[in-house]
Amino acid sequence: MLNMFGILEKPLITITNIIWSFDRTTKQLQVLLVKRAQPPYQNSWALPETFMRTQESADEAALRLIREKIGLNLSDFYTEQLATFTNQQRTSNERALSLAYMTFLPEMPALKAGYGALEARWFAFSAVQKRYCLSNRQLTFQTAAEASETAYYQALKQQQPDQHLAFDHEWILRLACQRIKNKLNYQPNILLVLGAQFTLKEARMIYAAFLGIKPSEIDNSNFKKTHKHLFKDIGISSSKQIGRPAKLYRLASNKVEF
Amino acid sequence: MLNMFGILEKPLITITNIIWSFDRTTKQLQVLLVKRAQPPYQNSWALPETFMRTQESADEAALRLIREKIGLNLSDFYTEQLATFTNQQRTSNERALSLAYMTFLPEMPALKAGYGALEARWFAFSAVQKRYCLSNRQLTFQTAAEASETAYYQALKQQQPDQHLAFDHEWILRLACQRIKNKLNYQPNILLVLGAQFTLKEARMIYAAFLGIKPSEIDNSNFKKTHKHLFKDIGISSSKQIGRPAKLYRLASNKVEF
DNA sequence: GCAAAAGTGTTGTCAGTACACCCATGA
DNA sequence: TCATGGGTGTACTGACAACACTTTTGC
Repeated sequence: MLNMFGILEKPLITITNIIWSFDRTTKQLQVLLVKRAQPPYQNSWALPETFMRTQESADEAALRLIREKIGLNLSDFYTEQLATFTNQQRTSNERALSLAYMTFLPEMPALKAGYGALEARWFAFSAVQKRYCLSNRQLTFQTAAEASETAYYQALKQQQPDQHLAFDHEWILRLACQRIKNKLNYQPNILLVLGAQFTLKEARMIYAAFLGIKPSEIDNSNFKKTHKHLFKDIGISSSKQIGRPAKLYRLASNKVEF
Repeated sequence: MLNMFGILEKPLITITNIIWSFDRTTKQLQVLLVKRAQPPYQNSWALPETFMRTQESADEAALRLIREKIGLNLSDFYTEQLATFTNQQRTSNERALSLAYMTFLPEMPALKAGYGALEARWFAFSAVQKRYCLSNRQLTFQTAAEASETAYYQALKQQQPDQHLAFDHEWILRLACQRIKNKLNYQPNILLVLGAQFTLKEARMIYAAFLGIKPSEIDNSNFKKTHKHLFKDIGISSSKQIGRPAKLYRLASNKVEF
């Protein structure tokens, strides 16, 4: 149909999902990365991706991706749209759009590399200077440093493939982190990685990671006062470690006012 | 390529652009709607759309749409991404994604219906109850009433085509209005429709439209104090009407902190 | 001079911060 | 009992809303 000048040749549609979880032993946020089995960017680490199918919406594809990549089959996860990336320079070969989503898992499951991946690993999330950092043993990746889209895609061409994530994934991650940080004080969906219940200390650890400060720099008293409208007290106290046991909270169903 | 089960059959990619402007005579915000010349939804009013071409990014396509639909050829407009709509039920026939953008024109140009449109008109924007309303003479459309996506798309099937905008455009508009409203107090890009310079009264008129109140309900003194960091005073005063001439302002280049 | 519209100033309230203090637990 | 960590309370500060007052224009 009207393909004379390639005008209506359809690009590939990729679903890119940034999957977050929380490691309760090391107390660190985690992001899922996979090592690509096929070109382009074969053997590079990347955000998990899949192609969209015609019978499903992008949200459904993002959920399917989780099932396929990490074999996890919980009833439903919280997934939200991040943005859509369409710059021509984002892929070096065939044109491909990326519809990017974020998923917050309530636990940190063991991973097995699914179709299209040689490996799948959790990478620990941390802030370094004004950027964010994903690391697993000797592997380390950072969110893009450039502030402007054109500058980033310009720099992307000269990049060393093995030092960086595939495609424009460092740019996508940058936007994801910004978005989460901006929403911390009114819709902290990132706390869903803490599962059904969490202590204020755990919440402060996540806030601190995005703010680039130490958890101890967030005053517990003030934090509770300024965020109590976002959390629901579920009375029960856990124990297990030294010190007074903390109360447990869950995210208040934060219906955003329309 | 791997088209066995229609799995990789590629959907159409539509760029939908919500184009805003401001009528300085009636002092009302305007949204551009077109009357569709071709099926589906032939003769229905709709947001202007185009198909994405492989040589361009979605942002470029959104700009091309403006040139083609309204023959306007300013150097560059401010365009921002709204969201991407992928629900299967959003189109009744062939599957199509919509990448939705918003453009804020610094003036309100005369319109001529471009390719694919029988007519193109500016519709005045106003708030009615908890919804928003677009009207031009006897024609009136409203943003979707449903709060949940599934509820909306369920209701969409039973809709009278001639009472409503085409496709899920009333849903898209709803999200657009919400987004603009939420950003009023930290990144009021909507004020770009006021052009290079504006008075505080004009700004208050736009705020009032989204807040569903009268401009007089916004205290000028307080408005100036709480928003002065967003505006830059450009000293000059205009006159032309009764009362003390107002100072002129422009949007401060609001770099968002990263 | 008067009305209209814009700008300035003043006060009270409320939310956020800094910080001191109290409580519950494990070793 | 002490150290550790969580919870509570108080005083200071700064932002915002309500509202009174002043300035500049057209008629």
